[in-house]
Amino acid sequence: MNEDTLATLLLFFRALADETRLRMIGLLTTQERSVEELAAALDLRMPTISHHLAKLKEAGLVTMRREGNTHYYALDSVSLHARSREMLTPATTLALADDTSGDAWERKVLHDFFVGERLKEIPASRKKRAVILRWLARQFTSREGYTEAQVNDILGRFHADVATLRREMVGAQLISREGGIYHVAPPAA
Amino acid sequence: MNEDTLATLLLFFRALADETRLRMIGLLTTQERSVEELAAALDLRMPTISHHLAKLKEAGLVTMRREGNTHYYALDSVSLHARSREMLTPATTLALADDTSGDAWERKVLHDFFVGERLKEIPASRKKRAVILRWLARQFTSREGYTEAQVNDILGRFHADVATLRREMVGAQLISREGGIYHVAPPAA
DNA sequence: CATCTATATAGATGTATATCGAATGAGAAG
DNA sequence: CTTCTCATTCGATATACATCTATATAGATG
Repeated sequence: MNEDTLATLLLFFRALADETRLRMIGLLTTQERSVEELAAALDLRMPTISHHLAKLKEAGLVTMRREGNTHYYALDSVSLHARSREMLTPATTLALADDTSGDAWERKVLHDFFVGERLKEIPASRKKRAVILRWLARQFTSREGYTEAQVNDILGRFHADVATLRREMVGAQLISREGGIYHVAPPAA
Repeated sequence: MNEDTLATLLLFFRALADETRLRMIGLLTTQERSVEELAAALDLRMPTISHHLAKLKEAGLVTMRREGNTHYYALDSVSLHARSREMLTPATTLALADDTSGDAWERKVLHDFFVGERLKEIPASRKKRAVILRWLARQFTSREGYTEAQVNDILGRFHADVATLRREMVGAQLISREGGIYHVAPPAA
């Protein structure tokens, strides 16, 4: 779908997929540091540190402040926390696939009703509600079954009105209750 | 400090730092898929898909279910969401640096009082409280100054008792109020 | 302007890895 | 047992990139 989301995520994860850069983030967690300080702490040459800082900067993870010749780098912790929270929610990951997979409409429904990891609301339309309910059913992976408390716990991650969701899922025969234990129907593959 | 945290984060971010694997996650967001389906959707050979799935599995991002010869892969969304939330909080990133930087004690204090992105409590000890307050001061990067509401907003990300934090920071001369606007003291570099 | 200091850029090199075709494994079906 | 299907493992290749030395920029200082 959204080629832009993909590029942003790639930039973000690539910046973090390196041992040296993670160590740098560790050092920058407590305070800002100059290129020289980082080079000394990590036992690397300064050009190498510059190279890594450029990648972190490009990904929007650090900021720079000059003081004379010295460049002080600091974590952009607002961006860091906010983005790491939103990076892998359904709302985001849905945008990572093209529609060649044939389920374009379902993806759109899911995309429309998710805000981050949470459901905006339970769709009023029966067809759209079915899409959401099927997606929720896929979050129950155990063949062993779940107690009602466990069911509520999982559903609660996505919406406050767990009772409605649970009732609707039973009605749609996505889960069934027997002797106080809920079982998921085998995937319709 | 913790070599294990580093290895785990590296595994996680490396798994996500590839365009093809992000596209796979996009496809798996809606439903489980077989290796063949993924290969078709992404226009790649099956060995390539296997290779990528192995990496995602190693990082604990997907699970596998066999049905005859067919292997169905699904997102481990619990692990995905939980971990992406905790991955880059101060509590975690503090563990990424060795103590060669000379601020071992400060790091320990920060590590002790952070749970994820939140402060467990405001340290009673004056010295430890000073460490926390200095760290908080570094979250204010603008030279332009902040309104009281903005100060509360930033502090509120870390602890509920923003009034105490704000008062203590003024007392420690880390921020100062003039005409309703708060300014941060220049970093003690 | 000349010089010194802290970074950044360029170019070179070695290692890591994404991808493929070929070979191998492991259920299902005849 | 043989064959077929779906998947994984192996070996080869080509590209990406982390690191280095050498060179260039840019602010501070004489």
